[in-house]
Amino acid sequence: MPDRTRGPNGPFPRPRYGARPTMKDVAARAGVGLKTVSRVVNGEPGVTAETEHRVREAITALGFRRNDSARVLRKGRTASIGLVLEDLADPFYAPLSRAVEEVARDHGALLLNGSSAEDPARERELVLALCARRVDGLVVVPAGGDHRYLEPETAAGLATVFVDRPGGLIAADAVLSDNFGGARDGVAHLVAHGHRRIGFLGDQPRIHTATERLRGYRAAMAAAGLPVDASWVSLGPTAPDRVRAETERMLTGPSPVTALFTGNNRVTATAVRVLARHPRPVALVGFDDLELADLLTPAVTVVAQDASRLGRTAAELLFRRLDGDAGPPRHEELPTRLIARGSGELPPADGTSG
Amino acid sequence: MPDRTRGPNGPFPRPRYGARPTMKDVAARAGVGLKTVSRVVNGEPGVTAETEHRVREAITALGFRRNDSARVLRKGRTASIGLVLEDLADPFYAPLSRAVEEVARDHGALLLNGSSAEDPARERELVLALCARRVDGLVVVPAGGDHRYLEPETAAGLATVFVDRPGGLIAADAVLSDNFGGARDGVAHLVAHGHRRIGFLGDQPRIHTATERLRGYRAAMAAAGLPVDASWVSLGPTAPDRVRAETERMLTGPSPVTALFTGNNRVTATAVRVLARHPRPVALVGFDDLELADLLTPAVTVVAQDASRLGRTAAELLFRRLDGDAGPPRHEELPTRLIARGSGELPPADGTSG
DNA sequence: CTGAAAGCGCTTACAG
DNA sequence: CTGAAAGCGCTTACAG
Repeated sequence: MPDRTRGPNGPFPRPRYGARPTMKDVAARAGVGLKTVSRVVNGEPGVTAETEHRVREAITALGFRRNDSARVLRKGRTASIGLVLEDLADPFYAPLSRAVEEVARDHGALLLNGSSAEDPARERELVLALCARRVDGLVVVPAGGDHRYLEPETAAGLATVFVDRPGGLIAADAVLSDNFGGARDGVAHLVAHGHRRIGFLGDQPRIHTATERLRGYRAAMAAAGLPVDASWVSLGPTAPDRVRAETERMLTGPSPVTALFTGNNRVTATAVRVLARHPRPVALVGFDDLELADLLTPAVTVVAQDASRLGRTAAELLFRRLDGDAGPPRHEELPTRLIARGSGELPPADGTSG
Repeated sequence: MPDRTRGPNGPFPRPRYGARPTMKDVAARAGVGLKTVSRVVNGEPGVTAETEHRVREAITALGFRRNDSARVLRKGRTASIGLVLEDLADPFYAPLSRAVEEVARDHGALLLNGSSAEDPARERELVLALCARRVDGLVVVPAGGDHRYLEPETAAGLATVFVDRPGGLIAADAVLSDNFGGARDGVAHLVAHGHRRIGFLGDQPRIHTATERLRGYRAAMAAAGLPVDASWVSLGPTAPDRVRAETERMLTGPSPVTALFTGNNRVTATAVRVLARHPRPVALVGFDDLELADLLTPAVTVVAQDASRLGRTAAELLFRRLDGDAGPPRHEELPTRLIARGSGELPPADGTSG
């Protein structure tokens, strides 16, 4: 490794490689006290123009940059928040992240984030690592169902807002979409177009949104006086293989469905692929919007969530908490929007309904 | 605000609301020295089972969790890296982020990230804020073209790897896609299918990838001995309005194109929408793959980058640097892949070519 | 207007 | 096996 102790300026008080100048170095070079440097760096009043000038020169010459981790230690607050979600790369969560980031930025905070990969142990590990860094607050899309492990943290002042799904066994803020109502309306839409045998393909049953949407499906079917055959409902991992197999099963069984309601963006994408190769048309309404959904044939009818608004709402609530709002836990619910594009308006293909 | 000084256990040494127990508190409660607590917390050897047990009990009783910001201050390294890119929510960058996160996790590091929104000032501000937090390293998709502001940081030991685009005016690592070659091959593909009048719709010319891809377009046209009319080339913001207007202009001008090469995923999505309403078929090859591109009619032929691999490669290089690799700046180039799906194989519609 | 001392919560380097 | 002292780089609380 090269020795950078001596720069082109000779053996000047330039810190060795890997070290950085501190306020103490700046103070020494400018011939002032440490506190005066601190005042200049933080724009505090009470420094003459002349002194300030000397300090600024020393700062530039040494390439000084305040070490915020030291500052954090002393001030208590880190001006950073954590975001834990299922998968940063998922097209639903990516805009949510971006929205949280924007709100954090507006509040002068930095964002630490990570993916739980739908693994409760990994969620916990990540959340606790963020707590150890003393983030001021946390926005969490929970993977697990038990968040009592957060209690010592919240008791110590950590603010937490759950988003997309509520926290488990803990009284905490949550910002959710109207999963029940959205699914109910989407299924009712299929019913209104003449379908009586409608399949539901959802995510794993331990995920709150999956069961809420299933509840919406059942409510719509019940409201229409339609029976639900057990073979029409399938919850489980959203891996394409499983979804493909289940879709094919529902389309070809003894009591084949004429329409599908898919429980999230990943499921919809796979189902669309299966339907594209299927001999007869099958109606489809999907939860979550997809990019280019409007350009498919038929265009895909969806129950859209506003991922960005979910993130923004959660982050804003978090910062209200950090600003001292100590009211009881709040649950906010955002509306979904049915966007009819074609696939949800196809009539039953086999004439057995209506 | 409720007074939690006294818990259900009475006036026990439970820290006041907002405060947290420290190793000192644990040591006092367990009746041992501070260093012994540190040993237990960090799994260092040299503590009897009996002592360790007492310490662990105190930790649990107090809800102690090590404060990593204090640890960081003392150890020098923060075990965190920063990622600055254009837009966390962009379907191209989201998987890149996720890949960086995975590598960070493998190395026990946390990820701080933020979006520059293609604004050089914002990029700089974000990068310097991350430096102030003393991230150990930085992965940056640069928005600006001058990164000399990073010199004091790198001199002090900060590792930086640029990804997707090279840094400007600084000798630094970079991991890029073969933008030139990918675009050249994509355009050559259109030429091979009989097109002579091919439009190029790209991002802003100050973005490295935009000019590299344009260079590839020109190379392919030149290699085929085809002239390039100035009206066939358009670089600028990827806002849908501009792209729509430019696409329509190229399709309807005095010398209309029979094929389009689009410079990135956002441009492609907008162009596909315009072409869907256009009276005659127009061939299209887009840089970057799109979700559901295979299901459109025609399916969209693309030059795909591996965003995830870009992120992984950059992050791995970063950690090699952090592990002491002090070799000269490295530039890695990843291949692109032409995926023929239909839109790029359409023949010229007006019969003026070939 | 300016600065010396103490302290944030840990780890390092020693000493028993 | 155990612990007291010093120090990481700042800010706080005072004192001049």
